[in-house]
Amino acid sequence: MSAQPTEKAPEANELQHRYSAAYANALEERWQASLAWPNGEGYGFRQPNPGEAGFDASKPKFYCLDMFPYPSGAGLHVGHPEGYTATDILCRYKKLKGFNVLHPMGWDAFGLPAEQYAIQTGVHPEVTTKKAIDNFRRQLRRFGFMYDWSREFATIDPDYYRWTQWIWLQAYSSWFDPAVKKARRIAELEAKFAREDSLVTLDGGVAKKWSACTKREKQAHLDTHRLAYLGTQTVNWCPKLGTVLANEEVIDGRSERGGFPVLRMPLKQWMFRITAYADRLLEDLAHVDWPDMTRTLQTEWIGRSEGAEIRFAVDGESEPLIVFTTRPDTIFGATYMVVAPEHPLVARALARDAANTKLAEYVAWAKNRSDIDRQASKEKTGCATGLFAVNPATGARIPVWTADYVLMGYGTGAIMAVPAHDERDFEFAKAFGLAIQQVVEIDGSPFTGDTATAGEGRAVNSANAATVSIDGLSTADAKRAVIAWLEKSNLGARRVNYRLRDWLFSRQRYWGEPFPIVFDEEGNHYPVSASQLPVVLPPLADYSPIESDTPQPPLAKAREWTHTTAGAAGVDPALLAPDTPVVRETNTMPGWAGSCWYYLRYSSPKDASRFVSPEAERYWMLSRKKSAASAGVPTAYDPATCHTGGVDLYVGGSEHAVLHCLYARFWHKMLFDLGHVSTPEPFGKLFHQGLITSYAFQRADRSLVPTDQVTEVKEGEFVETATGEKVTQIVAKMSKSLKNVVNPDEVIADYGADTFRLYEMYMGPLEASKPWNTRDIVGVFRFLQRAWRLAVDERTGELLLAANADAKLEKLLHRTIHKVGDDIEKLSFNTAIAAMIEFVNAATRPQSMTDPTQGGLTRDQLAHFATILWPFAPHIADEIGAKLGLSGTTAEGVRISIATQPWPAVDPMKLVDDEVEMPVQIQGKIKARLMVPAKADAAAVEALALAHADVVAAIAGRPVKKVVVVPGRMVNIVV
RNA sequence: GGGCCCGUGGCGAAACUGGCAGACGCAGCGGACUUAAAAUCUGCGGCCGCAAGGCGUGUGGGUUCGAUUCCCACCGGGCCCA
Repeated sequence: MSAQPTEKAPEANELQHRYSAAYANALEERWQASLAWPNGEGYGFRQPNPGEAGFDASKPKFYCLDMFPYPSGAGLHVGHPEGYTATDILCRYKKLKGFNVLHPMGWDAFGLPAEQYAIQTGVHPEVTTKKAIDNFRRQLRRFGFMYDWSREFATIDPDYYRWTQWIWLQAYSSWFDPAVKKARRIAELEAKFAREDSLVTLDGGVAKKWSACTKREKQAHLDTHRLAYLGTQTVNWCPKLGTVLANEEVIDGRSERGGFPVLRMPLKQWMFRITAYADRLLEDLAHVDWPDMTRTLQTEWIGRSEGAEIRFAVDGESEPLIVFTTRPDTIFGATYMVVAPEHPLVARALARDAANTKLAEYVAWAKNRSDIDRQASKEKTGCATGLFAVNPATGARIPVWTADYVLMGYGTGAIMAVPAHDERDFEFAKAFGLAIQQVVEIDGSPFTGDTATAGEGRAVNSANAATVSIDGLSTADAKRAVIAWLEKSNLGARRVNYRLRDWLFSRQRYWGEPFPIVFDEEGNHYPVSASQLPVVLPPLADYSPIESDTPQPPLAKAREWTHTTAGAAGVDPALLAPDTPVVRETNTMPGWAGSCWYYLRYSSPKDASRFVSPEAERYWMLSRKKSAASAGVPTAYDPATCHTGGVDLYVGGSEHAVLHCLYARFWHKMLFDLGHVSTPEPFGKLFHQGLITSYAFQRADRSLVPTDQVTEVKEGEFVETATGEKVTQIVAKMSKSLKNVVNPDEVIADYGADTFRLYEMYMGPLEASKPWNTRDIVGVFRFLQRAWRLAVDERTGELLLAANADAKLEKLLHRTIHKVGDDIEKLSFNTAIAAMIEFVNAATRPQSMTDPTQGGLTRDQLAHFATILWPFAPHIADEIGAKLGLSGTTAEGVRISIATQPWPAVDPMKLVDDEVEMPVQIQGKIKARLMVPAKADAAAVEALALAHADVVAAIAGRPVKKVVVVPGRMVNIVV
């Protein structure tokens, strides 16, 4: 028996408190459990609303929102926690800065993948979706994100979609009044018609006095004004798949999946009149704090263009052919017309000349081509209709053609072709031998007849004494002159056109919100009363689509549910007698619906009587302009002192920049007009985090090789394992097929959540796309280890503290606090972390940890450092905080964390130096370095520089021409 | 085809408003500690050159006392629209 084992034992235990992966995981899980709310809501901040217990009205508010995830069965991707970590850091920081912080999380849970899974397995999507949600929630909590989980909800919760349906009913019951550019209740329109006994134009073109209309006619006319209305749209119906396909899913008239025939057919569907809001959606983009790129995208998507509508008489036709053009000044150059194959004029041409088989064949062929195919193909196709129109300016008879490069959905589905000045018209004219007439002369690009000249210039060959003459006018003046003439002669008018179409809101799907609407036997529609919502989605035995020549949504299978009575469906008895048999709408709402207003519901997610509580909505959504003189909480929107409002910071991927953000803005503006919300915009500030990519490998022929089939033979050199062929490392999206997907659960197991958070924030700027590199993670892990070792004795777990503050370190700490705070506000987390690493390195080095009872920092210094680290790596910070008495459980049993601490104050005196080093350049090259007092003026610095021995030597007696002194920066001497 | 964005060491990146290019991290090389290794601490590190020095932010030009930063053209990559 020797003494050796007992000597060895303490050595083995020596590093019991080393910050290892296991130690990190254990302490993180302990903090997540001990800070959990007692009612099972989990680790997080509960932020009370105004009027609730614990609400502090003296604090400013900060509403920070992440785009909520679609919970897929695969679990979280490393891309999700990128934005979520960023907002968690910012929200924790704001909390320390004394804000009331709203930071909620929820689930965007209706959608296709769950439905497709249900088709395969027969399991109700609700079951699989809820399972996926539970997994996502578990993963998000493990990251230590301090969401207010008491506000969590999913878009599939009937308590939530009840109000989605309610908002849709608001749109259904409203119209857009162009006189005030606002939505108003349809009842007001009805009252207006009745009061003024207006002359209304009914379907079919008959005009009637309101009082002379039947009830049906009145209803039908009101229906044409609703913001949510039944409209007819051409869809891609695939009978075999039993579903409507998006344009991208159709290739050459067949379904991309399966290659089944696709029919383009008109279908009556619910639409949103978003085009009514085009101008307001455009104008308000100027007032939101959004990335320029996103605003540009939305502007282009709306696609406002100013021009004219021109009516061309057609030989033998009573109705004129109406075109929209942005270049009315080129009317003298219009040598032919083109109409879309779907244009009614084509049908009439065929009716008139049944022998024109060429035209019939062309139309049949073109109709089934998707819009994308039609625009992508370079080759121009078309066919003359045999009709002729009259150019109202020249009086010339010009042929009317049909071609698939003209789309029925844009403008009027017809164009006047000016081949000399439009590229596509030019190619078409060349292909079919049509006349080309120059009418604009552009400086610097003379018209040669070889190519179209498309810019602005001066009108030529554009005079007709009998009609209008614009020769010599600039394009802008010529446009005005032509429009004035068109209006005077009743041939057309100034017109604004949009690329934006009304929003098709019906889907032939199961897993979505049902529409709260029913149809009687004549096909008239009636809303379900708001008090009878929600219309709950019925379960089905079989979720597969119905094979049919006419679109049949899966809900049509729920016959007992669809065939009911007005009373059972909840229709107001004043509208329809309760025993009337009715059929429910079987289409459902698209995936966008739930995400159009979720940010509002978070303000008061439990309100059972309203879609939001007005006080809560006002508190969280309304904000003063920074420039506003008045302070305090605003009680109503006032454009003079409030900004367009909405969420203070909305973070999410740029893939949602156009559609989601545009649709939500549209709903929000509608709700604003109707008085349901207090701000004109939903998202005051928007930020897009960059994509996290991964490495992948490429053969010489640019084909990709899965990561697990590649071996690194030496530093930066890779070969395909099977063949030994050299492959190059490239950056690619993470994908299952490339085997380069990173699983967050595994990274946490290897390093802990704090390291994961730090790594994702340290990779680079938040907005940049950047490659995941597992090898780099250890860098930030070592930083946390070093920080831990700086504070804690690894053998005992006891604090290590310095008795006296090192003056240089104290100064550096203040600079670090200052920089970290600044950088967090700029969302520049990578540089904030770099600053903290520098601080820890500086605090570690002078000590070299030779005296195990002494730390590098005093108690105060360590407390301040733990506080600034807390937003980034909250668990380790709270663990250190507990040893300092900042966090943990108080003697009274109250759980506290660094969350209750203030952000450390910075002493401005510690941010400035007495002396600064300044480089001295001669002809822009550094020749000497100079220590000068920080407050030295330019003349003194110049004198010091010119006296410096190295400078004198470098000048070598040449005459000094000029000396530039930038105080505190550098000196440049020109000789 | 049009529009927008981006090109900085072997890699991820930093650099305020035109003012010391490469902070910080990874990888690499060396030293200390150790019987050894790991861990830790510590040093070096754009390129060429023994050095003095020269050259360097995709390429070529321009503006400026001074350019990664501003302007023009080109090359390469990405995104959006067509």
